[in-house]
Amino acid sequence: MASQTEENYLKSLFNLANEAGEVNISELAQQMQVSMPTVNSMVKTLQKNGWLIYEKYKPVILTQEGKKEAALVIRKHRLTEMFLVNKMGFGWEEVHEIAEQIEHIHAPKFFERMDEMMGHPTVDPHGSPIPDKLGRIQEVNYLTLSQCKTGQLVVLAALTNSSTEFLEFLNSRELNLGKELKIQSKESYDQSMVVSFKDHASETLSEKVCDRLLVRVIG
Amino acid sequence: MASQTEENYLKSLFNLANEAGEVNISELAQQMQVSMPTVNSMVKTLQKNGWLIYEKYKPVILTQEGKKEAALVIRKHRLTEMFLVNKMGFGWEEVHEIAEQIEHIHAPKFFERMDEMMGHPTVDPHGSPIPDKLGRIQEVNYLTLSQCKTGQLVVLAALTNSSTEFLEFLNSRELNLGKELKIQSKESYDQSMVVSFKDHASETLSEKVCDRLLVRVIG
DNA sequence: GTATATTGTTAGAACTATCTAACAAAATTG
DNA sequence: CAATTTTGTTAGATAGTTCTAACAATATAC
Ligand SMILES: [Mn+2]
Ligand SMILES: [Mn+2]
Ligand SMILES: [Mn+2]
Ligand SMILES: [Mn+2]
Repeated sequence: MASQTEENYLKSLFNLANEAGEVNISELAQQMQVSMPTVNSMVKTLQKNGWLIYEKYKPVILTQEGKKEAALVIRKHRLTEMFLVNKMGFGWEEVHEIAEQIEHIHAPKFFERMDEMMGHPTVDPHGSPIPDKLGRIQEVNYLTLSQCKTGQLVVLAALTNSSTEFLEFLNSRELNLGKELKIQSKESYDQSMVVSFKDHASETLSEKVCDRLLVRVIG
Repeated sequence: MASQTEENYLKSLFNLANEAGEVNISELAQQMQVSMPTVNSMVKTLQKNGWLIYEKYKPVILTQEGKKEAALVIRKHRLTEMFLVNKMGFGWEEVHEIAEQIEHIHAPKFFERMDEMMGHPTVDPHGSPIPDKLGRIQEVNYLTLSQCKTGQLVVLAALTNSSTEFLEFLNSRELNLGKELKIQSKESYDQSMVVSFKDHASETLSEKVCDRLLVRVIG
């Protein structure tokens, strides 16, 4: 059984993996907020325990076991976030830190019960997919708002960043998942966009914001 | 902030303390399922961190800080157990192990929200009192069923032991908290008692069981 | 293609939480 | 009260997770 620390490394590895499944030591060190020697010694441990493949001076790659373990921790994290929002009345900006801890609880029934109570949700409060019990993730490919064109009608479906500050920014504009946005115009100088939606006749969103909003085009 | 390990020691210390607040190293070692040298070194750490008073060859005593910290962990444990039973549909025999982990979550809002959702319960699913936010415990003094007399009508209010096996035994007899029991007779040879209650005209309970049932006399 | 910058590794140390073996103090017992 | 048992301590070790300093390999830039 992976320790709490190992579980956190596995999650980071899973999220940082490129198309080839590779992760560099330096990236991992930055993500985990530890030094490179710490990562170096931890990847040796993770390899010893069968979670990844490590060869000196090469990027590391999660094994199938490692990927599954990571996905199952991510499942617990996202189920927890959804439970906190849907069943306990927390805001989507409050749940990540709590889920970061609860994801390490070893009690399958606890998470199965959450899942049942919510009717088996497929995404978390930030629109990220919840892996199934076997660790499989249903990939969905949304567009960023930046990629959309003037005149299109889109639904806000997910986020590429879920920092508290960004979520609070979205709260302040009443931008939540499921909201339908009409793209009024796009400023070619700075790539900012003007959108309209319920009770917001014209809201200007910077490029930075548009890059972080994932949408489905519906018209 | 106390580590997870320290929190578990504090809880044990709190529960083992005698009238004078003292706990022996050997008791603590047994309770924590570790060796005496381990306890010896841990009490030095706990002392260093201000949670208890330790002098060589003397029993240890929690400081006020230590007592409060312990009570607050116990609060989280018992709120969690109550939440699991009342809001998530778990049986009272399933919740202790899960609560043993969740009690270490550092997220005051999470437990406050549980507390609110349940309307500020004062006891856990096994009838043990839930300390308040300041770590104060409202002491209630029940009688054990053994101490009661033939003919008395009592309400099952709490347990002196909440092991899974005992809880499953109680489940098998439909003995749950709040149940009214009429004491039909007591066998002076083995101190067993015959009681009657809803759908159970005459159920015989051994001395061991009677010692573990805490009741309020209502008639 | 050499110099420089970046990335990765090793060595050595610290701190937490645990163990066993050996010894010492305190309590119990006859 | 002396012998024995129980309780508690010390010493020394291990495993996990982290650090800094020093060095080595690889990648980038000129
Ligand atoms: Mn999250
Ligand atoms: Mn975590
Ligand atoms: Mn419990
Ligand atoms: Mn615990």
